[in-house]
Amino acid sequence: MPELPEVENARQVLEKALDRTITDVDDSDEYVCRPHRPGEIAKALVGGKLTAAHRKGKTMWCDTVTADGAAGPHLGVHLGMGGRIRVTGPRGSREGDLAGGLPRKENERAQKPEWDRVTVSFDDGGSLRLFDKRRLGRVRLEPDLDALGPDAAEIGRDEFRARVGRGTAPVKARLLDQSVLSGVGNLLADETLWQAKVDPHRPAGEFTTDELDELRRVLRRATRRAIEKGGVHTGEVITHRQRDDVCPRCGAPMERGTVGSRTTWWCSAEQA
DNA sequence: AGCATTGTTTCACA
DNA sequence: TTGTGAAACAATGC
Repeated sequence: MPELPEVENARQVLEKALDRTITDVDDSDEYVCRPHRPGEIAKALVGGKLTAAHRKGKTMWCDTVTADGAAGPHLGVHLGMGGRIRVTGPRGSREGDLAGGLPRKENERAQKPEWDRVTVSFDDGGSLRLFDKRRLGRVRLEPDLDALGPDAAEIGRDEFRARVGRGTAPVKARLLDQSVLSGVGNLLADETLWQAKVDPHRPAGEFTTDELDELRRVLRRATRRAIEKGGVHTGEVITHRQRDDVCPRCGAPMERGTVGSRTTWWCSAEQA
């Protein structure tokens, strides 16, 4: 689930974990916490507090302070392919849950404790957890934000033109490149290109300035809507990504292929 | 059994 | 050196 909209919702959940004293951190999963050694993150955080939750693209991070009030390290959190943030309040009451916009039914079932990959415990009895079946999520100190392009929800017109509108790669691959702009994932890319009636295979460098401006407008609208509705899976075309389905707008068959190394669906008529 | 998966990193190649 | 594409990564679900 986690693309920019899900991550923004997760970031808001993360805010419920701010300003609470950290008593313990379980960072024993060496893959999720790479390149740190077990205990390293704990040592940096215990006694301190998280003080702010930020996001750029699909990466989140928290500012921290140490026990004596000095600035602490940044704590980076990435949800990977399927991670979610869970925050419980005092006595473990549910406070913030599973940003990601899955149906409630999905949230309620199958939450094995071993799928909590990292746990930050607070002195009030509550906790912050990275819940991730697939283990591709990541928690680390001092995440590298410079490798990320501007956030897809914030990028300005001129910057979008300059960064996206170049190269011979298919425009979809360009949108997915996190160093070009950050936050767009496979589903948001398909949704955006479908809404803009753009063929995902078209080389990004061939786009006119007007086309790039329109693409940016559609991307921002689709992103905003997805945040409001709770996730990219609420997109108009996403539910039509299956065999023998048709375009919900014109009725032509939906087509499937691989673009940018990812499974891609597009309308055979409007995006040809 | 085999294939696909809403992400990122790494590697091969032009 | 830069741009591009595909495999590897971990684990689950259909």
